[in-house]
Amino acid sequence: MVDRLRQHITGILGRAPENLSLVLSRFEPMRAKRGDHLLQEGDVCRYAYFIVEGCIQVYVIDARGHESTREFYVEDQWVTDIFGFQNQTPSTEYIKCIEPAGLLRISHASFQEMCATVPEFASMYRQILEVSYNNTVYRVNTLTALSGLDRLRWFYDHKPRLRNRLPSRLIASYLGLSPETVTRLKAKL
Amino acid sequence: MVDRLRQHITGILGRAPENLSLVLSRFEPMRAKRGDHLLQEGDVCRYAYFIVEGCIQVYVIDARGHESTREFYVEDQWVTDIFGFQNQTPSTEYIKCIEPAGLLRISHASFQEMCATVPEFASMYRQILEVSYNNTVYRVNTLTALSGLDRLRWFYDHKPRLRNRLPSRLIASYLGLSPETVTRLKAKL
DNA sequence: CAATCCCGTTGACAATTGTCAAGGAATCAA
DNA sequence: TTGATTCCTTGACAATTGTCAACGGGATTG
Repeated sequence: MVDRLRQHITGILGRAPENLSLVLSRFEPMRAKRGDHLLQEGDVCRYAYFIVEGCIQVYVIDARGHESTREFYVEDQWVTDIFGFQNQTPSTEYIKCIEPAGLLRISHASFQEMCATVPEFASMYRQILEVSYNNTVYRVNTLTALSGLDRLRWFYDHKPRLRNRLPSRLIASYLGLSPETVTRLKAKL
Repeated sequence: MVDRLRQHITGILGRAPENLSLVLSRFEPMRAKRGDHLLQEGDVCRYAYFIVEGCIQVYVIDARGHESTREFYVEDQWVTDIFGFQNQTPSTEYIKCIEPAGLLRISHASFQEMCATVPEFASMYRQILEVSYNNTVYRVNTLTALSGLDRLRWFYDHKPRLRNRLPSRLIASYLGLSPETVTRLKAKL
């Protein structure tokens, strides 16, 4: 699994950093089953996860007990509760595997150490932060500016792989719609 | 105006960095009138702005020509199109003054230079990025998980200052509701 | 001061979306 | 295979929200 992370890091930085093997040594491989939680609301996020294989859902539970999905993450992406991870404070979100997953996880202490001692690692982290922030900004704008139908169109156009990979129910929870509404909107396309 | 930025930086870092005066020298004071745009869709964002005084709206325009507000920023906050600023790519958003404003702006080149040569500046930027990302994540979750009424409650509870500072029309555009709907929801509180 | 404009409000109505219930297809385990 | 479960779909109905139009107050301008 570490090979995939090596290629990921090299790809982002454009070259392999000197201390790459040191960085890689701080990651611990793990497997998770479908339905396993990596984090629950109220818990402190101890790890950041690099996804080698599988699909991860980040969501909250609303007042009526329904899941509301903030984001899905797949191969070659990172997932964690960034703010809670950095500040070691309780999370407001759940992180769950919706497919069997192969992951590489790094602890808070190791992450801090790598940021402080390997400049390329800090640089990579910054880039990932910027891209993640940008994606989330974009998501806010689609949620407030687009109708349900246009949000579904947007999802199909911009996330074709997830479309085939996710059950309709989860797509609905990502778009802020009920499963029934998504069924009906699909008929209009 | 620079004094306010000095205190802001010192406050975030817990102490004044050695090169503080160098950092401050890279900021250029400016004033903007109500209605002035700092950035328009399609333009490349040349500056990051620190707000000394005033209120800034970041928004997009939807298919029907309506403004849809992503965020408001006020005194002691930073505003820019982060991704476009860092990558010097065209923006999808508008940035507009909704009050007369006093600003300190830093160019892309100076920002890069400060990040590279003043570690405290890079650290501060990272912290701001993390907090901004976290706020935006929170915003996605309120938009998808809460009803219109609960979003209005949330806004009143969490943004009491903005409540008194913003016209109702702009609050509506922030919550993803029509002005009429906000009027009616207000009557329920 | 009067005229104008912007904004918030209200009403009537339409469109969108959610909820509840039921049925059927697909999946999974025994 | 059988039974159980989950998920998608559909229908009926209710709730929410948007649109359009009109009214009136408050601010601004001439």
